[in-house]
Amino acid sequence: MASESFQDNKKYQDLLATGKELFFKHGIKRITIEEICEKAGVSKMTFYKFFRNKEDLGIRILSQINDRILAEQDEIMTQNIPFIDKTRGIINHLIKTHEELADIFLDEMWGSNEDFLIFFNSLKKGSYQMVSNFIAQGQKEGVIRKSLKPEMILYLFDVFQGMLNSERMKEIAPDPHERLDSILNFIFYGIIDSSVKKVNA
Amino acid sequence: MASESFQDNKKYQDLLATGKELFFKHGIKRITIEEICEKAGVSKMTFYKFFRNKEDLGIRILSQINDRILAEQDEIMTQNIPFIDKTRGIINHLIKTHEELADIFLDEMWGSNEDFLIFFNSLKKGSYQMVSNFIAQGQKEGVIRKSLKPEMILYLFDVFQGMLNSERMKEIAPDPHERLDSILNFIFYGIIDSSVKKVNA
DNA sequence: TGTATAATATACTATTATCGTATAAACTTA
DNA sequence: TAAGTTTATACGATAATAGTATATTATACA
Repeated sequence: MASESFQDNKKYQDLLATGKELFFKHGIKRITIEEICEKAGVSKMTFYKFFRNKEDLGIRILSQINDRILAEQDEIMTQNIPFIDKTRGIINHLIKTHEELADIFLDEMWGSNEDFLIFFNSLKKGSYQMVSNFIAQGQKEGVIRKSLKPEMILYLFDVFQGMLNSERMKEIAPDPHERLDSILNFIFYGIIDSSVKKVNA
Repeated sequence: MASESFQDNKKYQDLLATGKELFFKHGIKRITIEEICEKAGVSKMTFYKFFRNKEDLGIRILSQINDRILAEQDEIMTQNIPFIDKTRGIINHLIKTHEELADIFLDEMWGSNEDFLIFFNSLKKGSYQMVSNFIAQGQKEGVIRKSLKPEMILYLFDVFQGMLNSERMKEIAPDPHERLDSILNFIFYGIIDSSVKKVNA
């Protein structure tokens, strides 16, 4: 009756871990399914029992990472500390976690496969919800500008996501980490109400 | 009349540099010729003007590296310093230079392609000559055991080369660098006449 | 132990990727 | 302009990979 209970299957997890390792190292397109199976010590048939194809595995890997990151962010956001400290915590966490996503993994997914695009859109919704709550709380506490409309957030997300790997942005900052950092720093530090600094200073 | 004068051709060097970069990162088998051409900004036809195929490029890259390493080693060996210091210099240099050769680059060449095997044998001869001279000089200076016969050297080289990526050795030291280091350290420190230490101490 | 279930190795076809070459257009350079 | 290069494009041949079917082996369980 319990239909999807292979989450805790060892071979499933082995394939997930091996796939993650290889994808992060070389990017999805360079890795073959047989290579993953061989390294994970799992037969190809078992692979297809768990995953539809290579992209499916990629999405599950991303999904797992996303879940973990969201949980960690949630933990930071629900701490009982001043909002400005929470913001710093969030920024640090975002930078740290995104460094984890190897450049090539990001680059090679972007734009190549349609499934990934669809998946990223769903991830975006989750992030939107989270940041939306974060902004609302910040506005309530008077740390974030009240004039920033919630509807603006999704649009900002789209814009920044487009910025991240645009040719123009790549010229400005060839290093993907630098790109991400500068955008994240802008998003968070750029929207902080300067009157807070006065209060603190 | 000067038949092979493309050594200083810019596109030739670009292909060499790009090939080196990509091969070191992902290994030869993961990289396509078109990928190299695209990244180097050179057309495929031009590639085939310079190189017979991917393996040919690989060999030229290795050859270039080998030449540089041999030259550097020769420079160390011809310095006017005590032989024991020279030995340390050689060891440091060997370790440093071999770290440069990415694990995967070594791994994926080994055993896969026949051309590489032939090429490695020719490299071995060069190394043999160099180390042979080194040993002879060391014996003359009384730093290296005189009982070590020159004929032994080539055999040792073969044995250690076989050791390097053997399954047994991989179990002992999964990290290729560690394998190389331990073998190199053994070769050099293991053959040093202990009486020298007494003299210095 | 015998039976049911699951995993694997193997073989196989269809599809896709890559190689290496041919050709004409575009670009250099004298 | 003219001659030699480089490139873009297309192409067939070949090799790699995906995904599936089947028979065999291993595992669990009663």
